[in-house]
Amino acid sequence: MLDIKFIRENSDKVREAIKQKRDHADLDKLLKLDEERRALVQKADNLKAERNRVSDQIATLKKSGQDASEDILKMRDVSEQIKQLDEGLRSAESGIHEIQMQIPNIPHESVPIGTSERDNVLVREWGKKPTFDFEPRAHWDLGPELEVVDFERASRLSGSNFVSFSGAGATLVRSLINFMIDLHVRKHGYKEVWVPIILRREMMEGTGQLPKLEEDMYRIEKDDLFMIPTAEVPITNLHRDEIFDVEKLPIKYTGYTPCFRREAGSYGADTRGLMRIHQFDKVEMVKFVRAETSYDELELLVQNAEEILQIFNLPYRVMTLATGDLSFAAAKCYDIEVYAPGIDRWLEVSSCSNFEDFQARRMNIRYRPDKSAKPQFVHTLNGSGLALPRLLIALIETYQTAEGTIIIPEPLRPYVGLDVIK
RNA sequence: GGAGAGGUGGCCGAGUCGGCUGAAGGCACAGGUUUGCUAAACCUGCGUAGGGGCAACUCUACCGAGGGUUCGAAUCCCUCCCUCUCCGCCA
Repeated sequence: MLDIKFIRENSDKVREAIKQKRDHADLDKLLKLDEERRALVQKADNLKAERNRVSDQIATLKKSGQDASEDILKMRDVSEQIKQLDEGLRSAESGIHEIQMQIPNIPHESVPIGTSERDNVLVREWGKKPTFDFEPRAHWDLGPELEVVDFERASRLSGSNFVSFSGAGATLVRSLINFMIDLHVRKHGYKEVWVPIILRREMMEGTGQLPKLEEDMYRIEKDDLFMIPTAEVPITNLHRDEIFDVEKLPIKYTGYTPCFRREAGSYGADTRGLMRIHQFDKVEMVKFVRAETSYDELELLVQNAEEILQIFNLPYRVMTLATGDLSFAAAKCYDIEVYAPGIDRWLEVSSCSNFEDFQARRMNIRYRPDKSAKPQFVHTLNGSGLALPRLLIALIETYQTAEGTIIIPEPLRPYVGLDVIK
């Protein structure tokens, strides 16, 4: 959420951001309601001041045993007027809030302008694409053949685009989760958290998934609860309504959760195999930082995610998302795409975003820059570190052999307890 | 699921029969005085948001959230949320 004052004073910037993000929040209506609101506030406040004054008089009169019925009668009328003004105020305010919640964050000045993912800019590429002396195969053939990935049975349980892992496949999933969390905790200094994965609507609004993405989420209607699409939501909302001492920052969390996405409307492209499934595992990193440091922290965050791919020696590239591809709440975002040789594709395994104070304002998470300073909003960041299914694709397809077996990368072997899946 | 208790400022905590309580008191914090240093003591200040004024300042709202009663609500009524205790049920 953007500050209403900022919106008022920078309406051209906001208008531009809405356009760049290909959004359509009704800024003009917001500005009009805001003006209306301020006029109403003034009228109501004046009447309230009068009411307070006279009410005190009434109290004094009554205490001294005098008659106050004339004033009471007068105030009855004033109160009625106040009630009506307050009603108008309420409706203006709820209109403002509704639109305000729909206005996207403003892209950082370093973000490339563009309308779609084709305008994303390559930041760096790491590693070399592997070469094979045989035709590398797709994970959706290798996995089922080795009986470690099972699409058919999972679909029977839950429908298409659900998956089941078995044997070494299941072990590999569990091992990757542990491996990544251990790395972030032991080497990168994150604190591990374990959080609920079914949350109230408010939390989804806090991080900005709602109101835009309701169609993309699984919802438990009876309780009006949502299954999380990413651990970003519970972890960032952990500190709702809190004020941090500045020495506590930056706060860095990492956690594993399953994630649930309906992927409504995405049928057709890129849904085969493990590329886009409704339930998947992800290790997430979340940071709460001081405003001045958030862009440095973003760079560190991306590096922390990249390191996993480096350890597994998987080639990848880092992209800066263009304005049109940037998510609603983000000011800047890097995507990390790992190379999958079997299907010859770059696959997004991580999005690392700086939300500046956009989410913090919605969740009311602040810090005191100085002991005696006023609280101000923290900046929040998050990034996948990493999402499992596409990492698995890359591992399976990169480490496959001519015999159709899969070699376990050295660093994972202590976790998996195997050298090769055959 | 049933019964009860409670939710007040950064934290703890008091608020009588509704009326100088935006909220006593304490802690923490900031500035100052005293002091050989430290400690202690003392004084002053210290919530958030929104209006108006160049400014000193002033007005309004906020005591879990939202409604209601009333001239007037932290205090009374209703709904919801949360926390705690006991009982029931159950991994």
